[in-house]
Amino acid sequence: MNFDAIIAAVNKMIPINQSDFDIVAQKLSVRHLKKNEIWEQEGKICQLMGFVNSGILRQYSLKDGNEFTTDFFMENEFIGNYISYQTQQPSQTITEALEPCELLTIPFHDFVSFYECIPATKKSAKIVGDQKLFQLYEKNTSLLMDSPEERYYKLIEQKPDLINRVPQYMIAQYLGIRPESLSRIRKRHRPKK
Amino acid sequence: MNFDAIIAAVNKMIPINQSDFDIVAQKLSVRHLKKNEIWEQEGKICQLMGFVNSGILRQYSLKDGNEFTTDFFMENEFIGNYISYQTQQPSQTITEALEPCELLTIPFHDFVSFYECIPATKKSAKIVGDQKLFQLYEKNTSLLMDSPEERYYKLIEQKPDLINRVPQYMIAQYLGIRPESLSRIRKRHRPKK
DNA sequence: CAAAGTCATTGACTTAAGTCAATAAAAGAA
DNA sequence: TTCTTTTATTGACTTAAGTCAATGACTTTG
Repeated sequence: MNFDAIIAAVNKMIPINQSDFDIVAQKLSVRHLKKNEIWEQEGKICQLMGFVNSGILRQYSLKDGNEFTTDFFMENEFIGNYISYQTQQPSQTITEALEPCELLTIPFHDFVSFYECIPATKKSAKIVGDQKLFQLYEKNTSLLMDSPEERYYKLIEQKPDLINRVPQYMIAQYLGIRPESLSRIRKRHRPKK
Repeated sequence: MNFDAIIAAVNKMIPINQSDFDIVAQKLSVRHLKKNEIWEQEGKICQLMGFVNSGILRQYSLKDGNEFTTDFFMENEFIGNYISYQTQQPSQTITEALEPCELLTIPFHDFVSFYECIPATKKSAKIVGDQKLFQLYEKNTSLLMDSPEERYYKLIEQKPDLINRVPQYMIAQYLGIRPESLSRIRKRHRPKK
């Protein structure tokens, strides 16, 4: 198992010493996903946290048979359905690999069990959670205040490579519009030949 | 100071004994707000948590001089800008009383200082935080998946009295539409005379 | 009480997203 | 490579929200 990326990601948040990391690492597993493979299914209680070593995933919900992408997870990001785990309620979302992925996973339960003896686990969980809260808050504000067009160009600024790695219709879902509308938004701003 | 409501609210989440509560209560202040009075101003770092004893407040942001209401807080709800406090960044939002309000307030800093010696403080903060996270997540999903009309009728179901206590144009802001559009949505579903 | 201000409704019109269908382009599989 | 599937674009049209302006209802307050 290659821990370089996750160690770097954790160290960006909080210094962690090798022996503490090794203890946690004993509970880590590797999971390889094929393209289009589903990692976590709707209707099940989510028990796993993950770290994306490579690849890209998305979370989406279904309504009347239509998909609504709510989030993307790329290399060096943490992934998990904390709400489902914390409430022990079935997940409303499906998490799917959009490319072949390598994840490091650990059961929430195991990770939480380190909170008291390895303070860095608890602190890093708090930092990641706060970041997610902040992102969610920002997205909410953007959905209220910005036009679809503004949301699209903000996304390009924030995650430029996302646009190139993910089908456009999923970006449209994420922005809350139809794929045809996103195509027309792009056309509007395309320099005329 | 009347602590009945806050004690009941805390006890719903987690049992708390009177002596622990009394210690925390020493740091509580009462704050009375007139209608339209601003509790927390945009651009300042938010240092206070609050509990609404009576009245109703809203949080809103400004963009190009237009208001966008992001949340309402009614009796027996906790209020505060955790993100601003945690990041020590200026608040992007304004919190304003929509009716005469009585708040119990406590500085985040003081409340956090009880985390180790009074575990109920930490646990209740976690529960409130998780509930807010869940609500934010739900609202986000609703903005993506539901029509303005559906969002309006969901809101009526979830907070029936909100509609009667708050100007309609603020409800429209909260739903992400113009007040004229909300008026027409209501008209569509009004039984014809 | 009258006057001023605020808020909701309505009408006429504009704008942009949604829908449906056809085609083109790109990606994957045999 | 060719065939198939998936995805993106475009056109024609519908629908609903946005905009602007006028009016009426309701509050507030001097």
